[in-house]
Amino acid sequence: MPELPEVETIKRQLAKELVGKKLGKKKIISIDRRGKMIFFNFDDGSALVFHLKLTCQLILNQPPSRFTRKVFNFDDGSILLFNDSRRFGWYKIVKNPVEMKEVKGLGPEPLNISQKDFCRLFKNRNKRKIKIKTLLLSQKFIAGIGNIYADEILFAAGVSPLRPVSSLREQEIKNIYSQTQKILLKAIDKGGSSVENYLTAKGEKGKYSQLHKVYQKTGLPCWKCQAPIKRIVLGGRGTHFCPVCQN
DNA sequence: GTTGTTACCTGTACGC
DNA sequence: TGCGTACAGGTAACAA
Repeated sequence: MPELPEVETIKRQLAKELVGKKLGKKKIISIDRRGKMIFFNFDDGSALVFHLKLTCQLILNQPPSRFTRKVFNFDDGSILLFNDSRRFGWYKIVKNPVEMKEVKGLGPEPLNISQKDFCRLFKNRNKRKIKIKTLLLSQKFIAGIGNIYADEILFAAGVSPLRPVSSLREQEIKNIYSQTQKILLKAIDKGGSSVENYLTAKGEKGKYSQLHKVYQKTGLPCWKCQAPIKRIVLGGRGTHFCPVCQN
């Protein structure tokens, strides 16, 4: 399922191929990402916006599959497929993308925020009982982190997903910040994680899934201490962690 | 206002 | 072989 690193990978590939080309009478002047959404910005100020949700793919110049919901044809003959097996994803053309409610409700980008500001986000919520994993998944709190990377970040930081936010010490918050940076950048470098059917715009699989330490590793020995990785359901989501290393 | 739960949707894996 | 069922999860809507 595409999260920040997967969406960023797709965005970079699409930008390289499609910026400057025309879709209908509109020219694409840039392609951006915000949270898990991709924006094709047109020369008239409007934008074509995509949210890939769980199972969407944006694939360049390949034949349609049975999951192809839409084919975008560009002026130079390039073809972009919008594939989605579970029909959760969406795309729409908006006149003013900055004003979209989906954009206005987003928290800061995890790769564009300083450690100081990240810690401040937590201080604003220091009386809250909400669990750290639930908070990391909240797009209003911080944009782009999903179930895979929330589990991986908390493992790397040695923090239990069940910890109430109010119980976190400053050093632990700083650790979560630095692991978030490290893991997201590494995952982008690897082209994201291929779980289920994620593919890049070139139709390639992401390689970061080979580096997962806890996600979907239930029962396997912990990478650090050999204790079996535990799986629980938290907020309706599968949550994987090491009960020994993560406190 | 905050936090937790459910519905949406359908391919895949599994058991019988 | 074929059927039924559980499971996966981003987000919005709803409940507590």
